[in-house]
Amino acid sequence: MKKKITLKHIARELGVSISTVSKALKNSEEIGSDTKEKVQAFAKLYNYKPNNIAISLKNKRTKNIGVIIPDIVHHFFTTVFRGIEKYANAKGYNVIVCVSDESFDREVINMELLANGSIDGFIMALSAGTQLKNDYNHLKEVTEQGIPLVLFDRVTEDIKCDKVIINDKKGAYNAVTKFIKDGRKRIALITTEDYFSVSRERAAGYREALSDNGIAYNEDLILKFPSMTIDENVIEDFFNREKVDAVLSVNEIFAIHSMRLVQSKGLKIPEDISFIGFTDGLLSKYASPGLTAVAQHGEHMGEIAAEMLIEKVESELEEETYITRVLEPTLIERGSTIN
Amino acid sequence: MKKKITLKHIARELGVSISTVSKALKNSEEIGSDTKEKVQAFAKLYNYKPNNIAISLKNKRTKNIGVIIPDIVHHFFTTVFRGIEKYANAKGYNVIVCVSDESFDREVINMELLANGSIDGFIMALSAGTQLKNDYNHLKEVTEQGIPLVLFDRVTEDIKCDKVIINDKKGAYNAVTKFIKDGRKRIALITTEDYFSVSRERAAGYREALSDNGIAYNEDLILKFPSMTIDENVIEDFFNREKVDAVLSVNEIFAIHSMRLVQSKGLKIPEDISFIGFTDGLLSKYASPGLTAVAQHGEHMGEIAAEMLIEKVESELEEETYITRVLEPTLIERGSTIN
DNA sequence: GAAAGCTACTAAAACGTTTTCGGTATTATT
DNA sequence: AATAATACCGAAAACGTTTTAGTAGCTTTC
Repeated sequence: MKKKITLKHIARELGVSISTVSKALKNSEEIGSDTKEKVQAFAKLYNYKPNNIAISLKNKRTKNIGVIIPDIVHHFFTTVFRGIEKYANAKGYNVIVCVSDESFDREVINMELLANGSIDGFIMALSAGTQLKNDYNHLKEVTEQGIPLVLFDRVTEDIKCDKVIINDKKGAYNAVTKFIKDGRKRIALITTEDYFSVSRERAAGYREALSDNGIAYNEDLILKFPSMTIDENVIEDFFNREKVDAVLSVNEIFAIHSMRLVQSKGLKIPEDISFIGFTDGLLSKYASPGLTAVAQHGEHMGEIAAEMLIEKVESELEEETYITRVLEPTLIERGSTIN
Repeated sequence: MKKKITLKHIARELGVSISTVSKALKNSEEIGSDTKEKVQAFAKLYNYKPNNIAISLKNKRTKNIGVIIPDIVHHFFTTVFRGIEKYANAKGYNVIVCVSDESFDREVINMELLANGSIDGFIMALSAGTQLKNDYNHLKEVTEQGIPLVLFDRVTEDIKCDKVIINDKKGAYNAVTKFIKDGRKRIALITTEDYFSVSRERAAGYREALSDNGIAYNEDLILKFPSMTIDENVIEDFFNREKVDAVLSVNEIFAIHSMRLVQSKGLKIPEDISFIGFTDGLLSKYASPGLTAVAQHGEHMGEIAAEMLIEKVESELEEETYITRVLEPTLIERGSTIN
């Protein structure tokens, strides 16, 4: 087993000082050309690579960024992550991922763990637990220490930091408007409880589109699930009870379940009932018929988040200006809607 | 902005030495109880947390593990990752993820970057590019430096290290056996080129099951795609050309595409043609009909990989014994097969 | 009353870098 | 020949810890 070689080894072996070796490897003008050659040749021969940890300690910069997301087995988050990773890697940064599993406690623990020198900045989406608890002290502590933070998708007004979100309200508005143009009257909304910032925004867009088109808001057409997991019976009851000709769902899973259910009841999609779902993921693409979807452009969102973070990390001056980038959603039309 | 406090700050503030502070915080017997109380109170007040980087440098242990996977927007890899992250986190380790994007070069670059002190060990699945090139020198270098390595799913015989895979051959064997029991005669295999270790194994299981049941192997029933992306026309040609009553696919995407195609040609699933796909992901679950799938138990695989790695990382002695854990696949029956 | 034994602390090295500040030859300038 | 300039190199500090090896001052012991 050949252990990693250090500057000290090279110095001892070549009979020079550590500083000489360090400078020689950086091609410093201070070092004579023959010494430089000798050192560089030796270093190449033994495949010397500087120790990242030592450099991090010296520079107080790790070149790591911490990403905390609620779930990794989730198409949208992985696309965001891909964007982050791609941009960060191109800039020479590594990405440490922690999964909060939608839990407040795990979010706090992971943040505190990483905040003690392991990373130069955070990119994160709030866990369900955190949004429910409405407690953001762990974020506040981190920002007060001067560690840059970028929130994406699931954000909060309570923390001053850079943010990147999509215009969820507009996404819902556009979807509902499309339904109405297609002549739909009884448009349902399948969503989660309101503590998710995104669900609130989408519900607002839904209401506004109805109102702008002179359709009365009808509480009976709103189906709320308390969490991400769904109860088949609740869906069935809902569709047995309410006559619905269009459905906007805040995620794919709810939409797909509903589509299968109404199909099993003999309804035709999109003739009898149309569907649009948020998050243009695999399921939307491969459902039959394909699910018209509000694309959230996760990868782009990730790139922007990484760009904003690295910008802050590398800027010397600590400005107190924070911006929120709002990305425009796109409606991807498929077979679940008319045309 | 309150900067992180260090031992030195505490020492200076309290008029004691750094070593005293360090020991006091560890409740060492060497330190008088009044001094300990004083130090601990001060540390708690200012929320002192030791700097991870400094500890890493001292201990030559980072408590980070590096995970390199070909793709992150991929259900199977994310389930494995979830298993890794869960186990590692419980053991106090963080996970640094790099995505090779199926490229040999990026796999090499990422490994070299992380190998210089950033991590205590690697968990990885080989990229397509690496398997195609059949060049594993980057892995060899890492293991020769004594950095533990665990390969999962996409492995190679050429590297001596711990591995965890599922019994792909058996998974295919079981699937084909089920087809045959259901009376299927013309069983197709949709796969990728042979340089993927998993594809080879699955093809072997396919052949063996046919042979064990007295069905001749027919090259015409094998459809090979050069990469993960598919060409609709090729699929269409294939099903126009060959009369097929069952299809085993090495992944979900190929299976779903094929199912939609044969459905559009008016065939009934599973009456006219049955489907089984590898990797029991979201698509299998939500396809209509549901796709019978060979479950690969990704999360469990990830946990085992992390367990094996951390075991090696924390063991003092450097044994040269490497084991390969082989997980048993499970057939998840859904509507795409009879019963 | 000197040796031994405690108690409670500190100095310093070590991990592997980078960088500042000097220092010593050697060469150039007057 | 004395001084200045230059080329080349090394010592040491610093990043924040942990740990070994002391050490000072006190009490105990016979």
